[in-house]
Amino acid sequence: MRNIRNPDKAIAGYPLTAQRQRLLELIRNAGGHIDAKELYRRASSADTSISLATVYRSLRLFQELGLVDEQRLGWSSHHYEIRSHAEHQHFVCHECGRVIEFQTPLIGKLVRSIQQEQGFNVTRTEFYLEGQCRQCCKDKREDI
Amino acid sequence: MRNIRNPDKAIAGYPLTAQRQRLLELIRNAGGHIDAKELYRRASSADTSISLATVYRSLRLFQELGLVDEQRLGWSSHHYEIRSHAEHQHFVCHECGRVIEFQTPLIGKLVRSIQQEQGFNVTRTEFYLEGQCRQCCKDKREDI
DNA sequence: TTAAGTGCAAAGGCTTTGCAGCATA
DNA sequence: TATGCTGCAAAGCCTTTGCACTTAA
Repeated sequence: MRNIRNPDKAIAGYPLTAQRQRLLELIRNAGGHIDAKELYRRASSADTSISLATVYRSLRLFQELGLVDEQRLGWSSHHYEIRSHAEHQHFVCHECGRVIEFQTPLIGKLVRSIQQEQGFNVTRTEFYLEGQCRQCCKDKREDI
Repeated sequence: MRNIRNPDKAIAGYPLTAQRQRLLELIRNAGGHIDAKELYRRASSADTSISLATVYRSLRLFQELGLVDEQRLGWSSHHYEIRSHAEHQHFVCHECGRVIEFQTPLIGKLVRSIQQEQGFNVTRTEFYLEGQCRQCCKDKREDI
């Protein structure tokens, strides 16, 4: 498929091509987080001609438009998710590999207090945890 | 220089070769944080034959022995620092590029409360901030 | 016609690995 | 002699870039 645009639709002035539309959908449907390779794999199953370059270029565009957030959760590759209104943090489980989102109001408080104490102007906060999730902790206890 | 060991010294049973000794020293002297490439550059100035592979292999060994911590501060390359007893966090300044360490007792509290609330077993915490440091904020105000 | 998106292939940056040689025990 | 560290080169992985083609305005 080559550069087919949908003239009725656009994202922030940029044409919503078939490729971009599908990629956005796939990220939405991914639920949690998806990396470029997996996104490419899923997109390829519907359109075998899509290129990895387009995936990366689209991801970058989506980020610039604020549609998608890039997460670096300590893996080799970046993960992407639809930007949500609600601030949330991530927990990566080493056992089952799941990425669990959770909220804590304390993190905002913490950053504000550091900002004040240290005199920083904070423009980006990176906070995530790794370990075993509730379910995996439970499974382990039951194994014994 | 090829594989010259110092029989008097060892780190946790592993021979402290001249290369490892120099690399450890360089990381110590780096003060804050250093990446593999810069470490290699500095090591090369004293020993032109040292290889980047040795740098990476040594860094991995140091990590396994708990001598060095790997930091992923959102850059493309990892940064390394001597492991310190005191827990601390990192702030990366976008203006001057400096990595500033700071402490806050709240982060431990925060993690403990999340652990309890969510039922996670947390084995690793990643928390760092980006923005403008105190000095750069000040310089900017004075520019006006 | 012009500007922009795409696929393809190549290149880029960071890191790891295979291999032969050498040092130590 | 056996183990393991080293340098070198090659490969690996993730990501970006150059180029020619194609589409829409």
